Amino acid sequence: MAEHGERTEHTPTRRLSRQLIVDAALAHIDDSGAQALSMRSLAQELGVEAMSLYRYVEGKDDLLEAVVDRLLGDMRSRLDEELTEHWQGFLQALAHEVRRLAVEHPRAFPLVATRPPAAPWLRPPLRSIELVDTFLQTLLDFGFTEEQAVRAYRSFSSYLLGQLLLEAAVRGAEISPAEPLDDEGDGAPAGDAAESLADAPAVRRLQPLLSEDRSDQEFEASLEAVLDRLARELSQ
Amino acid sequence: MAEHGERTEHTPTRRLSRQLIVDAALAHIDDSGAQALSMRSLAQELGVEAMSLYRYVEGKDDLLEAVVDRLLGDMRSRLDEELTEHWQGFLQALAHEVRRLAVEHPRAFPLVATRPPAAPWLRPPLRSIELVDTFLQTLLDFGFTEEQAVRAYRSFSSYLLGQLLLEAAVRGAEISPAEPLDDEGDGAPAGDAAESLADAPAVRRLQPLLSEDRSDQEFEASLEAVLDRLARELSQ
DNA sequence: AGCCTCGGCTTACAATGTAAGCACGAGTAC
DNA sequence: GTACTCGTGCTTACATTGTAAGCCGAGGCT
Repeated sequence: MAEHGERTEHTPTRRLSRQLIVDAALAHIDDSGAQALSMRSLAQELGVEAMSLYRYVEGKDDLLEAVVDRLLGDMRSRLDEELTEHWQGFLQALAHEVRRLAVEHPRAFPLVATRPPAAPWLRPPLRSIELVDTFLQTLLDFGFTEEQAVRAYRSFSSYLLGQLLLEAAVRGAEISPAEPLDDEGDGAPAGDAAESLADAPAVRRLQPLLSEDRSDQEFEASLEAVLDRLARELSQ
Repeated sequence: MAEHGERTEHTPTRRLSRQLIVDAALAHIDDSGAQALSMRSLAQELGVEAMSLYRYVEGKDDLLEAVVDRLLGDMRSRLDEELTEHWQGFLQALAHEVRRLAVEHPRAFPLVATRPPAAPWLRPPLRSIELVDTFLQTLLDFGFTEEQAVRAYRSFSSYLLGQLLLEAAVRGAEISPAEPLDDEGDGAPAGDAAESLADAPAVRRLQPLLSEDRSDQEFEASLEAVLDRLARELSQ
């Protein structure tokens, strides 16, 4: 052995476990991005060698899958607590739960959104079978026909996906690269893509508007639009 | 005339060029997925050594960026030809152009959709500055206020992103893994996630409905909904 | 000629995922 | 007690990746 006994980690838990690994992976992703997650770095963070993780995890894919399952897992339990008397309330609660997830874990959310789902009809970000089952069953209980419930599932999924993936991307990017600093002294505006901004007068003029963060209003407004549309389909 | 590119790697230009590399990369992604693209495999496909690519490409990131630029590039030129007399026509043309892209390149589209954009206000899948400029300028020309144009840009982006990312994922998954075959003899239904399907009666019952492919109708219906919403915002 | 530049090649290295098998400590049976 | 097993983490090893550094030959200039 080359080196001995230097415990950088306080070994918070002597014993390894799948739970522990998945939690550490999520934490790592949260503050370094999914790209930066390697089996070795994760293992080091747990005070352990890389290969030890393979006792609890099939491989990296399995680990990432476990991370997204973990995120969606405690979300469904939270959903059960919120009881409403109309389907709009249910969908609103669901939307806000998923959004909370995206906002709290902007670096991890792309995984939830873009990992190939287990079945082709499992559409991100509602990726777990139980969650989809709850979704469909709830709408059926509220009087949706089967076709209507499935259509609602599709509309709702793509609404959530588009809205939240974009929002997570923005929030994730705000944290990531620590802005290498721009020492450009010329008149080019800040940001990054100053290249062909000269040929894009509309963009340049509207840049302040474009840069505003209206995520909240946008999310609520779109949600309302989706719900309205569903309601219209229901009565028609 | 969309494709029908006759690319025989051996015969044509012995000379390398960025164009050639990017095209080959796109082709490779189209039929093997972005995951399977490595500098070495791409170089081999071009009859060349891996390091030779670096004369024309900064690195893998640059290459991928070039691929998405190439996809969006000829799209804007196509857009210029389609002239309409109302903004709905423009947005419909744009939507269908982007969708064609997603359908023709389902494995490449996730790149367009999820790569971190050059500027935070550049929302996928409308990632190029010129394209966004065209978008905004066109709406302004049609009488949108600046706020309305920007709001439309946001709604439209997230609509396209959600809808097309899901559609591309489905179409991409249909081709990918060549279905390893399941020799499970028990009564569990096919697909893959037969695990907890027993606890999901609604999903099981609706599985045929869920598995139907209604991408076309879904896309058109959602598009109409978005346009209606924009029209309502306009007049209000 | 000599020389220079350019385009592709060779070599090399560090980081990654992971297969195979080792080491050691705690039960448990005798 | 000893021996045997087994779970758990470690060591080693290898193939694959992106890419930095430098080589080398061919064609065009002066």
